[in-house]
Amino acid sequence: MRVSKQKAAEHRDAILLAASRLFRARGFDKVGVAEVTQAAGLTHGGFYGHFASKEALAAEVCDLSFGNAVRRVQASASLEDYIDYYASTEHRDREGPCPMVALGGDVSRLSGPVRAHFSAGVARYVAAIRAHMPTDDPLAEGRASALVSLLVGSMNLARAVAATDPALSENILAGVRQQARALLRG
Amino acid sequence: MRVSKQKAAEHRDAILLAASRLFRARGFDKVGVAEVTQAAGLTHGGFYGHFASKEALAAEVCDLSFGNAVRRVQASASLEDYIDYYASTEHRDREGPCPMVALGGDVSRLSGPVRAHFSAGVARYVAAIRAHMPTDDPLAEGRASALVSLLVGSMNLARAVAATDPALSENILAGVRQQARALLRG
DNA sequence: TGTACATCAGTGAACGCGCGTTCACTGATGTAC
DNA sequence: TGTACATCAGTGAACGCGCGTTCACTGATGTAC
Repeated sequence: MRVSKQKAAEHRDAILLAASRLFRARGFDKVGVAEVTQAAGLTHGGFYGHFASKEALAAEVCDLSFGNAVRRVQASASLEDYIDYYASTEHRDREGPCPMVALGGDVSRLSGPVRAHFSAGVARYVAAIRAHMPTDDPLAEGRASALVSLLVGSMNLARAVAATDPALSENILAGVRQQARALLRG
Repeated sequence: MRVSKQKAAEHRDAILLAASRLFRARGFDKVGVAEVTQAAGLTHGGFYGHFASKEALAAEVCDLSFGNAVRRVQASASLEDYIDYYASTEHRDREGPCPMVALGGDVSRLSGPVRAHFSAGVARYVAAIRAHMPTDDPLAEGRASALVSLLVGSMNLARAVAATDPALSENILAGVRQQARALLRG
């Protein structure tokens, strides 16, 4: 059943969007092509008309979700605001968190192209954080990447322990909100 | 071919050790039971005489590798020393890094028991870091968990981008070494 | 101490399942006249 | 504008592969006498 070019483009977008949500929720390996296409309202056979492989899809998911993450950084009034948004229980309990938390572990085991897209995303993200800092601070570069490390690491740990040790999970987030501010004041 | 009780216990240890190395190097999902037992010099059929399931093995791997990580923290002369050891390119390029970096992403998608062992490991690790801090600092708790988040997050990112953006990877580690010290001085 | 036998650690083939990918086919779309 | 046909987006069955787990079997161990 052939479909209009516009419909086909919409289907491609739907697959990409579903993949972004599912990959970030459950990880690249735990979500199959069939599940992604089904979530987009299609069957799996047509997938390869839109993407060369599952990895090619993963690479585009990196671009898409880092784009969203960077936009959110840019839209924040201040880094303090962003820290409060990021290191919150709401963000922790969201199904599809930021790509660095959701995909960071998987990505170092994926092929070169996916890693390249992921790396580019991290660079853009760190730069967006950096843009919120005073331009005359010689340590701003280090502060920016350290802040990103701090946020990503805390979210990783807070999520890993949330189900079995909620108190520890809260402490981790609270510690980060406090120390992230200290890191900014330097 | 039955084997003496002592030999059997040695085989169990060998499987656990091989699993700890392989799981941390390539992730829980990417290493099969057959590969683990083969690395221990056995065949896969006998595995279930030693462990109830692959997940049960993962739980024991958590205990083992967190035990090693905690011992390393305790053996450090100071937190500064430990930071330099941890946020180094040598540690980044090691095949099997610390369990929080290697397994943190996988663990939040595994079953309850594994997560429980992982959580307990994180708690022990944070406590070991905390033990290096002055007892009269009311912020020490938050500092300790933030330092752990910072170390883990930076290693995650540094590893993910190392292959395709080595300069960014170095910057991340350098930023962390610098800011981790600032976090200690508070 | 020596012998006969039950136990059981380890082997390797097999099962069942899910996954990424391929492919012959269908039928609506878009185009050439 | 209308018609005939080539194109091609999407379908669903199938393939090949790897994995976790099971199981009948083997033969050395450990024990009862």
